[in-house]
Amino acid sequence: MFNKETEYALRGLVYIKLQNLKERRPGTLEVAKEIEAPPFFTAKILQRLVRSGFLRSLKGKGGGFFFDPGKPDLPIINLISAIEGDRSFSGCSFGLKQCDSDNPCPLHEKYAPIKEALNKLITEESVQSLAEKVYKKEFSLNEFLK
Amino acid sequence: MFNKETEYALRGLVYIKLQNLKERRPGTLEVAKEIEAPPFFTAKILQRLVRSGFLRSLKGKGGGFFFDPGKPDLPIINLISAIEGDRSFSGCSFGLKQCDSDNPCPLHEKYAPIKEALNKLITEESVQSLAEKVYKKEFSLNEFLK
DNA sequence: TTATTAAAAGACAAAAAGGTCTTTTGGTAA
DNA sequence: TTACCAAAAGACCTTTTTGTCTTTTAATAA
Repeated sequence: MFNKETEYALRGLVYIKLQNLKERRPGTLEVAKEIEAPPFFTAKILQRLVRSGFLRSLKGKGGGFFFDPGKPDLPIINLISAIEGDRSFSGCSFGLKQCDSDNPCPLHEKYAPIKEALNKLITEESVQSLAEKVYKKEFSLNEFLK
Repeated sequence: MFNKETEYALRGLVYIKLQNLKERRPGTLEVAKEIEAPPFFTAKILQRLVRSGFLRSLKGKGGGFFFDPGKPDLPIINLISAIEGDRSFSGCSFGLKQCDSDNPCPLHEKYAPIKEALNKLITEESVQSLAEKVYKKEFSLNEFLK
């Protein structure tokens, strides 16, 4: 579905938001461990997210990552396109540059509604909405915790 | 959606089947040109498909690629898993190894039906069914032809 | 049986994705 | 103001994906 970087970013951000809800600011090692991602790679990804403005951080003792409380929710479609570019769910499954109802590839008819559902999903869900679900113990972030 | 190799394989096979319907056996250069894929890469991919048993070929004058008329249709799910492995649409969008209705990731509820639709699509459609659609001029294989 | 044609095989290489590690910078607290 | 802590920066590396090219093998037709 997503590439590794997007996947770690998504899990990482949801974990950070979840901890923020508990008044905590986790650091790279904690995040990496909890989302089961490579520590150095996780650090690099979180750095990029800070630079992109999706996330904030504090250095030094008691430092860590957190979301700016003043900012609106972050729909995961924005995260995905920041990391993977816009190509994600906009393209033709057959690889045609021009594929629409006027000039459809042979998969278009059946794939179009699926693509639409996918786009709806990633537009409606945000890092915050996902974190809320985990917070309410309805959903899980890793293999072990529920 | 798919990686490049799968994409070229899919377009290439549909093109070959389409030509077979017209009593023709295209070669690598023709296939590559028509599906707008890199010629050498296309050749290598077609070779692999022959070795996998999905396709047949003849060397020499009048040679080219063709489907064994005695063989059943090739569902594209088989093609995809032969090239990309089984991971394709079976996995969790969040990347959890264990993600199901008992232990769902926060995207599971909304993603599960989409995944199911995707699997239905690639199970029901075959190289042959797609070629038929193009043959009937209902659908297009490249940017130019209709 | 030779020339020609076209696929098969496999080495090679560029680019992208995924990942590691060291050094530097900027905070915090004693 | 020193010691320490944790993120920032960026060099470096590995693997996978994508792609190129040359040589060999097999089939056909004249």
